[in-house]
Amino acid sequence: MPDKKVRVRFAPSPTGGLHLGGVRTVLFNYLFAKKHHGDFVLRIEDTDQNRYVEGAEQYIMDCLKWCGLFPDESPEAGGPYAPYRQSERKSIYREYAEKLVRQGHAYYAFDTPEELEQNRREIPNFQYGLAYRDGLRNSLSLTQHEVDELLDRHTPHVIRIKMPADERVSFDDVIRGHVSFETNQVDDKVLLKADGMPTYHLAVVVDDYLMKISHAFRGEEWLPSAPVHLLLWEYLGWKADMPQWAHLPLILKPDGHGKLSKRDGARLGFPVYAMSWFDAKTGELTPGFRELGFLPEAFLNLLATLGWNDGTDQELFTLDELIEKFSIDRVSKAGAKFDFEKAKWFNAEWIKKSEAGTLKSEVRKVLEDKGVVVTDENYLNQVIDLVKDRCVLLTDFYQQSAYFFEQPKEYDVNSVKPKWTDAKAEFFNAFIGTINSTKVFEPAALETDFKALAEEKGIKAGELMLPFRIMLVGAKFGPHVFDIATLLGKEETVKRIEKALVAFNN
RNA sequence: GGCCCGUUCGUCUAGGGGUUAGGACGUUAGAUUUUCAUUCUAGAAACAGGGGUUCGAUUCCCCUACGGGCUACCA
Repeated sequence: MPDKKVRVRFAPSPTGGLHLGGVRTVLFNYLFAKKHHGDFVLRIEDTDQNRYVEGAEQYIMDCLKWCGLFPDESPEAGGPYAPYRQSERKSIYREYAEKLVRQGHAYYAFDTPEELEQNRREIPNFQYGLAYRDGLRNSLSLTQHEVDELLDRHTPHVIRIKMPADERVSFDDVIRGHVSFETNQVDDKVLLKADGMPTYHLAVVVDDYLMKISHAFRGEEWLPSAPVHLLLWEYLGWKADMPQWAHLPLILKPDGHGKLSKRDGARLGFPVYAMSWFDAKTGELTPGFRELGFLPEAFLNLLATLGWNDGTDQELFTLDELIEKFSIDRVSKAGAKFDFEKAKWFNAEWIKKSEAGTLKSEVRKVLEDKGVVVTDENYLNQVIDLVKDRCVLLTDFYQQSAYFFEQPKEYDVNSVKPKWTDAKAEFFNAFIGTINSTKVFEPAALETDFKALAEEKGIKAGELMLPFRIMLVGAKFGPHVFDIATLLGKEETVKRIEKALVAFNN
């Protein structure tokens, strides 16, 4: 069997925010493509005009950019199989649907949505298929003359696949192995809608064929309709070119049950979308991982390990490592509950291992969004190095480093005042003198001077550390005090001591 | 209801006919840090149940239970 060039696609509908599971599907497609030196295409499945949302397509592409997952072919980038928007390919699909009708593998159906709804209501387990199609209004039950007349009058109609009787459709899924279905149990899915647009079922087969897709990875929710797709590949005469299928396990709610949804994020307090999504219709803004302070590397890393591992204990992977180590058949079969705690751990790890330089622009944005002005790049780098080990989210950099850029607005006086004495005030007055007269202003020397002076004044150094910290930071957190003081500089340190002294002595 | 898929610590998972069933998150305890976080050490914590097959099943097979998905002119 000749090795086909690897070509995979991510085919989202532009209907709203891009879900975690969607990004994981992109990622697995992307990793597989890059690993096998293949192509990764982005195809927009905008065949449902009712659900189409303005701006959603651009948003999806922005999400991919943020993640660093660039498609080789897309509506934006173009490519040899353009157009990559199904709405722009509308004219292509009808031909194939009609061909199926001529071959007897599909038929026209004239039933109105209301009629079908009524059937579903009144007949238990109703499905448009073997058991009921003869009693419905379609080109199988009507005479040729009746059908022609209906068609001539432009009666709204759809084209449905005619599922064969008593057959078994089976295939080998890369992730779950052998899967099989009884055709009698599958209904006659609509292929072409009354508005002339294809449904997903037709479009995915036609486009995957035309775009020479070699491997089709999608969520497990598609498994039940796989027999329809398989039959279509066969009926259209393309079976030899059919991609290999892999149905990915779903990402589940952390508590309770079911697929993870946007609502769960709001309810449980974590993001579900890659980036914030603003719904113009409802005016609702749904926060995303990016806005919450996740690094794209961490986001990808946590998604990759949700349902996949390389067989070792390694959990932290760069994108390049993932490309190198990824293997679709090591993806697990079972759905995975999303754990936000672990997600945060991944982000903390990535912040810790990232260089200040690569964090800089994001941190600057976080600070500036809060009104903190950053002027000195080098200073910012040093601040980041000093505090990044205590940040879980990028947004934590505000709380952890704002005091390096502006004096504390208030002090945690409750931690100081009860034990504050005139002697301590005197110590700090004297310490200002020490600082001013010191030549080398660096942590170790400063600490030595601090302790020497404390001893001289007969105060335990430990009693003075906390007040000193609160003078500089305003609260009980942060790196070593002497590191903070050193980075703040002589002048600023003195200023802060003086200012705090006023507050403490009051 | 029908069809399909799944089931190892609370969660993500490794493993695989004979193992002290391993790791990670979280959690508990301790050490370090004269703050907080980091870091380090230790601990608790799992093979859904029942039948087979086998000298031996958590691992293979069947059934049950449970969970999930689908059941639209949505994707």
